[in-house]
Amino acid sequence: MTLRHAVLGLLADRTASGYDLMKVFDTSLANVWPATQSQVYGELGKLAGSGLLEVSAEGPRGRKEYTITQQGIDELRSWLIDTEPDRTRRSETLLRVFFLGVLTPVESVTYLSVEAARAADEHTELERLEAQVDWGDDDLSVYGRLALEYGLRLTAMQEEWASWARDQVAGLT
Amino acid sequence: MTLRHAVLGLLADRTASGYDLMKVFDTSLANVWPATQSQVYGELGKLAGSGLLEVSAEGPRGRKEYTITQQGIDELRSWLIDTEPDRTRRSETLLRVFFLGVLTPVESVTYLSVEAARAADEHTELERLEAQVDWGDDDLSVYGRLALEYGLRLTAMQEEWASWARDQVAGLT
DNA sequence: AATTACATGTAATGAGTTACATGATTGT
DNA sequence: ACAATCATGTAACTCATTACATGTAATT
Repeated sequence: MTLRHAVLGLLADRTASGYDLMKVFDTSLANVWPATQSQVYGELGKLAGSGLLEVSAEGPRGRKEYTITQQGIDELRSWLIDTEPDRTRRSETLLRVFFLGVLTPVESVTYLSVEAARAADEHTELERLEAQVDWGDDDLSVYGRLALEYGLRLTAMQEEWASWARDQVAGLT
Repeated sequence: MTLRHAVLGLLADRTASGYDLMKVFDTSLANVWPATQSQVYGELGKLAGSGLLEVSAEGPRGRKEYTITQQGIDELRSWLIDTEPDRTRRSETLLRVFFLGVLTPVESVTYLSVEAARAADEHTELERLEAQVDWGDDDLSVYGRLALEYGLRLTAMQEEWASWARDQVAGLT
């Protein structure tokens, strides 16, 4: 039930088409709540069908612009205030750490080195993004920056942890 | 395709039944790769059917003990060495941050305070776990500790970030 | 004229959750 | 006798991914 609220949240900020929303899912939300085109178009149809959105304009090439209704805003607020986020996490990267015993020490050290490098790369990429984006003072910019800061802290932590873990494993030999 | 390898990884350490594996999925792996009973039993059946596992003993109450085969070990090693982990992340907690603009500043501050407290609680819980568990020197203990350290660093980071973000939002008024 | 960007949709498959269904063994 | 634990399995449903299918409008 989260994609549903992601769509409502984006349309609470501004009216948009499925095509417009996909650009946001592929950029700002790519590391937070990825979604595919088929998911988004399907969800827009369902939300419009149940009155949380309405088609406020139709443009060239079959374009449909969706606007959130009062019912949609109520649903979004109630989701934010009355429900707890699902905090289930899956990390394939970390799962693999459990099984490093089946590899040789050299192979394990390589695995952790690659993870450290990947975290460092991602961190650099986020710094680049932060410098490059033209941050406005609209809601999505203000709160999007808080989310970006989370990404910066996360990738920094991951790099430090992976380097530490690599040294731990290297020390076992 | 990851649950499959989680099962193989656990059975590479020791022979076990589905029931035994569920205890691990509900404890050590609960925050890394959660799985339900119906998933695990299903996967064991498929893996035995394709020769990566075999039923090495049958016990009371229909208990079946599974042992990994050489083919299973090969598959596990090839997964670890030749394939990249899927790093797709979804965070409902962070998604909500994007939409805090629809709440009042007070409501947003509350949301971030709750997140900070939750991260602090989880951190404390992990510290308790670290002290309590009888860490052996088997592979799963050694590498499980590295994963636990990741959890400690993650929850510490989350608490700091949420407190920082709360202060940022409080400063907007 | 050709390419790129715009724009929406369906179908098949796989992964994960929840609920149901059933029963045997052990310990008190 | 009762309760707790052990033990496996199926069915229905939802969510997410990948691939397919189709066509229009704007730019170079």
